[in-house]
Amino acid sequence: MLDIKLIREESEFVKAALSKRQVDAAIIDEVLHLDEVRRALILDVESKKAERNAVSKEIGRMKDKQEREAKIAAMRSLGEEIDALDEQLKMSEARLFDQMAGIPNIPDPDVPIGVDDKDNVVIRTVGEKRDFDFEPKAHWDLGPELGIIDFESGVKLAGTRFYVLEGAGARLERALIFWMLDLHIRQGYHEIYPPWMVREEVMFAAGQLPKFADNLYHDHEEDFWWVPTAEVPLTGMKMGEVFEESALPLNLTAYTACFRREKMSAGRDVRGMKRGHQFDKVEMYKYCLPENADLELDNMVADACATCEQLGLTYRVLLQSTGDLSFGSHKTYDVEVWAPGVQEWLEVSSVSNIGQFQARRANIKYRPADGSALQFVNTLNGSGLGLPRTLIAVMENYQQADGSIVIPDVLKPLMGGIEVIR
RNA sequence: GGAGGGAUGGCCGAGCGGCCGAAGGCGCCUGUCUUGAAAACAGGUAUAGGGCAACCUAUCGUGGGUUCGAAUCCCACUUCCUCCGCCA
Repeated sequence: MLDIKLIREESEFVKAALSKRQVDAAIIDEVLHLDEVRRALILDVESKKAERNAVSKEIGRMKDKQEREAKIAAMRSLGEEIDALDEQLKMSEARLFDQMAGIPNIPDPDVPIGVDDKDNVVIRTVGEKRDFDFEPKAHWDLGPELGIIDFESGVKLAGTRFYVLEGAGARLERALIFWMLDLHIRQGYHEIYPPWMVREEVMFAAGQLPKFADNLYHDHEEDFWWVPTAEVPLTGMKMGEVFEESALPLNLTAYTACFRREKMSAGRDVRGMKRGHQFDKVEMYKYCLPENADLELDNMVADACATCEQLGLTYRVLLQSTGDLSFGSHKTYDVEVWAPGVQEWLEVSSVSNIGQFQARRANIKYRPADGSALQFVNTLNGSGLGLPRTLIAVMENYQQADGSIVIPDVLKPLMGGIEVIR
């Protein structure tokens, strides 16, 4: 959610910034109009309420019965006017809120202008693509051949976009989760194990609702929404709270499964396990001071890169263009790893500075140490990393000519003596 | 699932339908005193919205209702606690 005052006072700046991400300026004009209507109503209804309050106090002190009855009658009709105006104001505020809730965040000036992910800019590439003296296989061949991925059972159980991991495959997934969490703890994050289902208001706070309901799983009988990322509960955890400045930054890490209907990606990446309805992810999250957000964003990108590096993966860092930037993001870096079997760079992490956007929706503030007025915190989130794609990259990069897979060094202690999956 | 009890400011806690945005205490901030600190004393100390401002409006878990007027009365919901039942 943007600041209505910013829109009111710097409307040209806001329009220009949003036009970079193809947002029609008309919505800003609409918001400005609704805001004016709203404020006019507030002026009117509040002056009437002030009058009623004042007169009601007098009534309490009045002795003269006739005069008293007359005032009560007058206030009764004034009350009816107030009710009518309140109703109008409520509707006016709801319309304004609906419009505001649909406006994406303003991109950072550093963000390159573009229409989609093809306009993302590669910042750096680390490591060399491995040279194979044989034809590297894709994970959808390697996995079933080794008996560690079972696509048929996934479909039998839940349909397309589901799969089963078994044996050393399941264990490798578990090892990656365990190892990543430990790494993030060493990097200074505090581990959280949150609910995987949340209330509607939490989905709103995180910016998933109302706009992206299509992509979420929802239990209609209870007010439960399955989390599409741990970012959602990590945002919701602090809803309505005020941090002391000294408590920031707060770095959190959490493992959750993530659930996505993938309606927006129907037909894309249907083969293999690159894009499923359920996947594991270890997430990093920060609450921080606005002035430190740029620094913390760099730190988080470095933390995500360290994960790739220690796994021995070739990776690159991209700065997302305005066309690819997610709804709530101010600035986002993607980290992609090279997967030689599918011959693709796979996005394993998206590290974003959300600015105040979620903090406004979730009402999360901090109390400045100098005692000045409460301010919204900034929030940042980043995958550290998305599991299926990391698993794909590990499998495809560590495969050998005979179809076996070597376990990366950092994971060996967690594999119960397995050094090669064969 | 059933029965009962609670939810008030940073914390504890009081609150006859009007003088209650809310007593009192604690904490915190400022000042006096002190070489400094402590103590004592005095003052201050919620959030949001509107207004150039004085100031006004709203908020006592949330949402409705009754009333000229609601922290206070009524209804629903949320949540916490206790007990019973059921269950991984």
